[in-house]
Amino acid sequence: MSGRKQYREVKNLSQTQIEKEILAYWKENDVFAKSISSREGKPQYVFYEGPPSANGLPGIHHVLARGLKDIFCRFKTLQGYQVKRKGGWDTHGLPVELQVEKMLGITKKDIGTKVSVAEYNERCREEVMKFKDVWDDLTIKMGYWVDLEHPYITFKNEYIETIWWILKEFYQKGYLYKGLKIQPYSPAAGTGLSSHELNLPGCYRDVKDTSCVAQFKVSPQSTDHSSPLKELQKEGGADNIYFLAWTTTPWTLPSNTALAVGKNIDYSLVETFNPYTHQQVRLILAKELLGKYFQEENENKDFSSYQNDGKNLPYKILASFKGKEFEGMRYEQLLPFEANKKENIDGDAFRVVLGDFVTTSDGTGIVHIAPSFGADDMKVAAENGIGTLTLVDKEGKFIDGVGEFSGRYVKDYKDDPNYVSVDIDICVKLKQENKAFKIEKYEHSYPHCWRTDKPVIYYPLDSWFIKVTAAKERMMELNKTINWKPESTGSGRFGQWLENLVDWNLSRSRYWGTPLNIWRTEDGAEEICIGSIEELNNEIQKSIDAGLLDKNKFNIQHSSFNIDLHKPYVDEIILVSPLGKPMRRESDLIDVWFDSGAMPYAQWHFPFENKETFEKSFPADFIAEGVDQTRGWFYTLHAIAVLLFDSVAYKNVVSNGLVLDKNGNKMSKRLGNAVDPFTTIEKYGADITRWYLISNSQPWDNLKFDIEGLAESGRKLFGTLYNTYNFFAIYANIDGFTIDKNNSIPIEERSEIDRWIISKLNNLIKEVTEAYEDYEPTKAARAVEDFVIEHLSNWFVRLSRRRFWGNELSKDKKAAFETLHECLNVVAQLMSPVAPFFSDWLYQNLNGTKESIHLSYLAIADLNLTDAELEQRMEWAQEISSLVLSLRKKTKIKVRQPLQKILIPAIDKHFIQQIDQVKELILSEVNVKEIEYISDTAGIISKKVKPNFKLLGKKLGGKMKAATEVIQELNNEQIAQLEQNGSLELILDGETFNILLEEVEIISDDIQGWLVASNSGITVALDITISDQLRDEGFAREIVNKVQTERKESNFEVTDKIVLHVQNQLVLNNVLNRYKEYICNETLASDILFSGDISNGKDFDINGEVLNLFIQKV
RNA sequence: AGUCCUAUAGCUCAGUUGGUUAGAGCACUGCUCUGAUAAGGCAGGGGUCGGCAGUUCAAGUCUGCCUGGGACUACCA
Repeated sequence: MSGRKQYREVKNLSQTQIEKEILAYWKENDVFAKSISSREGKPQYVFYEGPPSANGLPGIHHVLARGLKDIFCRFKTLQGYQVKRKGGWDTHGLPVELQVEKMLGITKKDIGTKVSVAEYNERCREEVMKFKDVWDDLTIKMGYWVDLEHPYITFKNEYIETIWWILKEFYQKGYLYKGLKIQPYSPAAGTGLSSHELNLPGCYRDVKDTSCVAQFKVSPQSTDHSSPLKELQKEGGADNIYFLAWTTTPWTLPSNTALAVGKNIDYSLVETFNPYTHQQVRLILAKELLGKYFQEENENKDFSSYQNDGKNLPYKILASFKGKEFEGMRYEQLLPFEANKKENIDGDAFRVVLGDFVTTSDGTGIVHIAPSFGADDMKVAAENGIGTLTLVDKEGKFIDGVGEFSGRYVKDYKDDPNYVSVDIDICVKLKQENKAFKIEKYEHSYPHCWRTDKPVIYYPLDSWFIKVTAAKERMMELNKTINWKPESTGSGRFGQWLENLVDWNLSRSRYWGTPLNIWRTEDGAEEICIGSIEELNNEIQKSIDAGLLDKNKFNIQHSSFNIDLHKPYVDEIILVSPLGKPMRRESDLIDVWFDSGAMPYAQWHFPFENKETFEKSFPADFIAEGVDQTRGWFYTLHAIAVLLFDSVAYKNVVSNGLVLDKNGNKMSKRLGNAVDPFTTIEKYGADITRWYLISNSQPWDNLKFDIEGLAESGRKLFGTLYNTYNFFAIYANIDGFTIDKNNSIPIEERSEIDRWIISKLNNLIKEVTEAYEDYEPTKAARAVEDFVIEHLSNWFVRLSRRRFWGNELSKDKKAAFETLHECLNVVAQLMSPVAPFFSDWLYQNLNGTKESIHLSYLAIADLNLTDAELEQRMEWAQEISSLVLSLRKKTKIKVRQPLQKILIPAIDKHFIQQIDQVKELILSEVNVKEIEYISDTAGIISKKVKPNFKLLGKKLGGKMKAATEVIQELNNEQIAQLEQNGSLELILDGETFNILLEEVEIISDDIQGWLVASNSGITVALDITISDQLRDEGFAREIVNKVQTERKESNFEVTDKIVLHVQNQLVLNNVLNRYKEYICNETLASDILFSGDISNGKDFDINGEVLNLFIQKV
């Protein structure tokens, strides 16, 4: 063939090569920027990029998460929306700090001494962008389109300024407050721990602690008239009645200030012995928990039988009470010391209070309350006006005035080899003093400091909070308007979280982060919240004027940005209060999650700049991150938006699951099962990786990543598509066909199979568009895959091949080209969000253009071109073909052997009409001459009846089972009757029922004397008589096949002409002569030459006959 | 400990409002087709639908409990 090739032909598919080409093309033509600028003025689709942190390397799960983001942004662009995507970097926070500390070989304590804060933060600033290039590289190579050139960076002054503005808004609305909260605290590290730190893997550990059931003695003075124990105290003396309370932290017992009981819990007063002192005692504990401490057979046993061995305690239930009866009762302090004298405690301590958190699942049903060391304790004590006792200092040791325990560490915080457990010593003391009822080791899960490995304690710390609880209802309400994918994450996980909302603790005592913008006088009486740099500069000026700041150092021009808003510089700024007192900045930094949650505003430096841009891009239409962000970014975005603007921050959110290894284990560097995204992309290509990640399982399900699956995706979808395109290109080039949309053959004039695939294609457009719009990328990808492999390649192209082979560009051939082109073109569009490289390559090749597919507009489904009947009959054609092929297989008659006819039982005229329209396709597919429809008039068709369970089940109810049996055994006569009358009477258990024709399905499943196959209600019989003529035709086809195979093996071009040299053969000479024209046509032979002896021939087996043949290229 | 997700063939996954032979792809075996195919077709083996109860004429599907896997949350004394 001569002439320029219109369509590019490629010998071997190399996905990575394609991607390199396309990447270069995108870069050269600035296609990403164009995909935005070309949509100027169009409706916006707003996407927020959740900022990654560049201090670690990206993993394969980032390809999933970012691929997911990319899909919907590209899809919306295809639909004509303008989709701006600003990249971003999360730069503050603990991970960076730790990395720097490790690098410098220091700990937190050394900051400010061995290393200055300024230097430390400078290192953080560098370190946090350490892998930015690697991230950018991945972003580019995986084809994730996001603006890398103008990202928002959370450590920038502009970013911080917006955060300050938000905080000031909150401050002015009264949402910002300082309070004492019980927080996880690591005495060994000397620092409070964030919940994030507490949830680092391995922090919660099962440990064995000494647990203690302590006896709190009911105060003898508590004999007032209201006491429920009044009568008993009188009888047995008021001296030996105790509340039993259990704790796993005996060191908190000296700090006890109250006991809590459950209002509706049943309690018993039990008389028994103390197992250590063997004194007779009377104890109060939850009735339900008696079994934990006593054996039932010892109830009411003679007290004199007690062996003073602490075993088999005899006991007697004296009385029962409800918890609420105890409210307000007093008890004697368990461990009185100098430091915890009652006078030192605010409020009315050592009382019984009610607590709704009290349960009977553990302990005694009575909870020891140490307000300083437990959040619930603090809360319930505060509600009852009972103060705190903090007998432990920040180093984790008892303060002075706690007797023999003073100065001792409550846990072994110093790795002291001679450390003696305070818990045990306290228990021993209690035992001796008849104050302990049961001491034992108890295994439970307890948090540990991730850095020191030491147990965390809960400790009262000063903190700044955002009062998110004030907007709790509104947050829940607005959450209901958000479209969550999957839904359960929104209603379940996120919804539950909102229901149990507590105020957001903003404070972090770290160094590298956004400083809290509040300055206070030392006594806390005056304070100011700074909301902008301008305001700060004004205040600095006042302070300079007041002589508190050195004007040479702080003489700053208004609205200039030359102060670094980080520590230590902000802390050098001392402001002046209205009363003229110095105000210093509260030393805390804020939670880094606030940084990322503020990105909708801070990325635009709102409200200082870009007001309009911000307004157009809030709230987001779409965000996506891992499900682990539910309580992270998803929450902080939502909380800030609701508090600030009474709005959602995003309308649609997709939370993806984890990427696990092929065995379902979490990927980690430590286990060595992590998959490197670069290696994967290098080997298989980004498209195949993306396609696999999306099509293999729903993004919100966890994905078991198996490299074998990638290979399969590549082979199946991409291989098939590539071959389909190449097939098109080869023949289009041979015929010099060029697509011309203005001069194409109208669809209605195209052949049955063309109209069928066009119908399928339009339904596909509809389905895929809806799936993307519904944020169901997996459905979209699978639908495309199914269309390409099953319908386009395996049916349309396979059955249409012959149409592409003729000599000239006939009308039908042109239609075939146009149809195939259309299908490939649309498929490229539909797959382009997931596979942006290959689709662009395909699209450009198909259209002979240099215009990217990502600038094109998505085809819209034309439902006028869909035809359900056509699709139905094609399905039947496929079904019938499949049945015939299965019959051939049974009889071992190969497909190349033509057969005379197939029989199909059919009464329904519509069915016959339908099949007639696809008859030619069936006949050529199965190599049979004709189809004969037979009715049952001859009585050779046997039928079966299957009940329609849905209809009959409702009608018959309990009789359904019996009816099924009767119906399935109906004889031909009865069936005929049913068909004629439209109904039939059945007798079930003596009752008569009328079943209707539409309530059953009648299937013809056998034709007497024929070989039949049936499925899905269609039955086919095959005539297997091979006449002489059919046999000869079979020879001819066999010869053609052998010649074609030989041509192929000899590497002839598809268009090469040949001459066949044949050695005379008794049987086949006839065949060759009779079918000469057919054989020559098929094999592009100009002639068949016979001779008695050909020297260079080769023997071929033609259905048992040997043919010596030589193929000569001419 | 709580909340949520999840369990279907050796592997990866479908399975609509409950309706009767539980499907597909991969892998395996045999046969077959092919001038686009690292393909396709036909057939075969392979399932107690995690377990136990319950609702129902009917349960992979609905309900409860239990078990395994996972995520998140957590001071349960």
